[in-house]
Amino acid sequence: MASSAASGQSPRAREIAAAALALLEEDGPDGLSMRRVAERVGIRAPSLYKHVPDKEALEAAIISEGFADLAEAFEALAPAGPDALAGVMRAYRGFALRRPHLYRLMTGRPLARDLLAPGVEARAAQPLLEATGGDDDLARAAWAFAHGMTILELNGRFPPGADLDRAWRAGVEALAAAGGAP
Amino acid sequence: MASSAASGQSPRAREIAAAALALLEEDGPDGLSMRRVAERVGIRAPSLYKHVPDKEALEAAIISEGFADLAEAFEALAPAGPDALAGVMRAYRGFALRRPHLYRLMTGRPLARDLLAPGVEARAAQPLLEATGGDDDLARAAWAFAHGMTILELNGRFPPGADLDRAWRAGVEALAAAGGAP
DNA sequence: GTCTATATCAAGATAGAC
DNA sequence: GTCTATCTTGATATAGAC
Repeated sequence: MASSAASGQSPRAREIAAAALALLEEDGPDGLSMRRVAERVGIRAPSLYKHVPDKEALEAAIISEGFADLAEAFEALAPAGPDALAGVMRAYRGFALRRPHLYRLMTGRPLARDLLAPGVEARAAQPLLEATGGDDDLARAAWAFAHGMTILELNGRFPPGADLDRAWRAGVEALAAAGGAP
Repeated sequence: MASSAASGQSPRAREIAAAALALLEEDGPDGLSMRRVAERVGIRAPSLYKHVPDKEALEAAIISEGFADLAEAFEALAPAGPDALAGVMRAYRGFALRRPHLYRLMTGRPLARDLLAPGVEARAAQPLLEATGGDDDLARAAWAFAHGMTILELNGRFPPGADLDRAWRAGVEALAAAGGAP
């Protein structure tokens, strides 16, 4: 868990963002209310507004942290090679399954890019772009595949007996083949 | 819009489900409250519970209708050929973009399969399975890709300048190549 | 089968005192 | 920077009379 996305804030504001992230990950989006964040910090809800403009800004801080952590997960991988795409995809799935509520917050609605820590989205996107040899369209297709697999799994939408490891493999192989033979 | 999924219900219940679907498509999920459904039908909210067990059952009726409509969209396509997968994917995207709120309701959480009209899920899934030559894993990968592209677009998550038509093409070509040369 | 009245709950945010 | 008090809003669902 990096704290690199938390700069430019007062200590109290950082404390509030950390409490909000912890609450989200423990109890899901319904647990992330201003009242409960305040309770965790040890103050009353209205006092939060002296440190954070509103809930949207608080969520943006959490999302920035999520992007930084995802980027770290990617950057911990072996350097690019023929299996780079498979590695990025595996790391992506692992991140989402480990931190499902954070992942949903990061992908479930339009990004408030003006509220994010600068550069954090691009940094997280870079490894996938490299794994497709710089092909924007293929990188987006691969992202869509990874997100689709992930969110359908999180949403409990695959039929009971489905073998998701095999479906992942089928998709990754198809996309990797497309990248390898342009 | 088929009404094939609405059998086994009283006329009043069918009227309620139709009002609920219309409200959802016009105003989104927040518009779909028991109060507003009742208002549209011309009765008070508590009276709904004489016809429908609860909101979940009402949503299941809407979802059944959605599956039937999606199946119809698929079945209107040209019969299977080398471009079958591309056709199914195009129809899928079209359905979701035409009826975004319905699509979200159908994919955004676990299916209450016991409340659905029987057979409706399998019927909608069949054309994609055929387009992958009966390969379950590839069909699931293709569904994940299509859902990922679709929901990321609906969620406004692609960067502003992204050319989504090209990303769709890249993904469909990769998956079709994997299916054609097993 | 419809109604009124009500239970129960919780949310985000502001005003203004200290 | 924190507090109390409060505004405003809205949801699903049940009880019981008619």
